[in-house]
Amino acid sequence: MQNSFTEENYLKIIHALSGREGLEVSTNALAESTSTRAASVTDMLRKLAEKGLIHYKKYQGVRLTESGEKVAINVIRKHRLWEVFLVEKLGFGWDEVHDIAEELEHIASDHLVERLDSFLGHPRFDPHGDPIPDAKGNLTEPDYLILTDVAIGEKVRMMGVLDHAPSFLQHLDRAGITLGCILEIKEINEYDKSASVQIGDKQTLFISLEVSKNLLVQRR
Amino acid sequence: MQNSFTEENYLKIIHALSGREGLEVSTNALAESTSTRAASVTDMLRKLAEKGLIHYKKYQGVRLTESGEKVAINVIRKHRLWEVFLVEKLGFGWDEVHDIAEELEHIASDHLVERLDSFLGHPRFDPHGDPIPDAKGNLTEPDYLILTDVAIGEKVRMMGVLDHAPSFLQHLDRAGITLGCILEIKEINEYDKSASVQIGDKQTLFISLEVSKNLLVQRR
DNA sequence: AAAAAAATTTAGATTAACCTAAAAATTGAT
DNA sequence: ATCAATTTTTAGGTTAATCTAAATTTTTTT
Repeated sequence: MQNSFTEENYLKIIHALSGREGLEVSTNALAESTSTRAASVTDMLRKLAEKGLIHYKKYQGVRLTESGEKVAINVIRKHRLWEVFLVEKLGFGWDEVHDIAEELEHIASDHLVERLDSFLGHPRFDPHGDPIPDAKGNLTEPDYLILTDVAIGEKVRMMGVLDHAPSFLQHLDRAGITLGCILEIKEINEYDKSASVQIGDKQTLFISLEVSKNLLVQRR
Repeated sequence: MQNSFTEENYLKIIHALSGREGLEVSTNALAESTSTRAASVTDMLRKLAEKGLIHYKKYQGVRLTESGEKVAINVIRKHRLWEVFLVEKLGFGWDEVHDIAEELEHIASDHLVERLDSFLGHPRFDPHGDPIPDAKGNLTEPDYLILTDVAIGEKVRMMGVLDHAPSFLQHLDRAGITLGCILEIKEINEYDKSASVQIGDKQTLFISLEVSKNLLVQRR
């Protein structure tokens, strides 16, 4: 039988919360992420466990099984491909596509996903720099640095974001920080821990610690 | 509040069954079209009536209100635009797109629909020849002829189909009958009421009455 | 290691969308 | 115009996904 929209969302969120190490995810963390109550999560976990999609023992937290992982990664693949479509083909901003992709990611047809992937030219990354799993379900997270870990004087390339909130992405737009642009840390300001950063070959701006913590970059 | 997936489907089906004249639709007809039982339909009709989407009096059948009509036409607009996308951009056959579009038609964003419409170049018709309502909700059904109403010797242009079943569409593919092609009725065969029809400037084939009844054409 | 705090599960309800069976209303045939 | 057939509605249930409140288990603190 098919997985429901709701089941797919739980699997996707368990995947996100368990990280690359596949750590156990707690009931409360899931309740928070799904905007439901812990009791509702427990119900759903029993159901997902019965379907063989998660490993679950009472009070012990939860991990995806191989089959659950497969489902989760397929949902992520669809989400990210649709985001590329919305930005590259329909001209949406990177701050506008998340909610729409949350709906599109549950469209079922495999045939559709593969044709969409070809149409988009087999993109490797979505508009936020997140990697797109391939058709076989391989998802390799590139190991980017967080901007706070970059030393003064270093030049790095902007590769992605940790926070996907529209307000954060719009803030980056206003600062002229886009995927692929070069950032050079000029100094760290003692007063508020903000960084003075030169963006491309344009002006140098103060970047708050809050923002730096959410920027993924790569040395070059 | 928002209309559910299910509510949208009821409205779409009521629209289809009530025809251009906006005739009353019966509970049984809806049960048939939604693959549910009459009792379930009654429940849903009460709900839709409470939301002001349909005119409903017990035992009297049902009609869309203006607001229900608006919702129905928007769903139809989305369905048909997505079908154009699937055929024109992703390379699906016209026989493959219906079920996928049944899912895509419920994606909510108005912004998305308008951008999709632009991206596709504001198409007027979907891949089956059905007209696409405009952004304001205007839907004008062209008055095509059915092939059975065409006289011997006449040349007509193929403009659409009444049956959208994949098997029917595949049959047309095998016969070389595509949207826009020219058909000339050579004769009506007494034995089985089939028509001998020349397709474009290619060969003449027997077209069964069953098929002719489902072909929409236009004199030229 | 016992008590307090926090997290999780169980118990019992609710809502949307469906169901079957029975009752009521409408339609149609004589 | 009445009675039978058909259609529709009502009554009472079910399932998926949620909820609150209470009970239980685990974790943390002292």
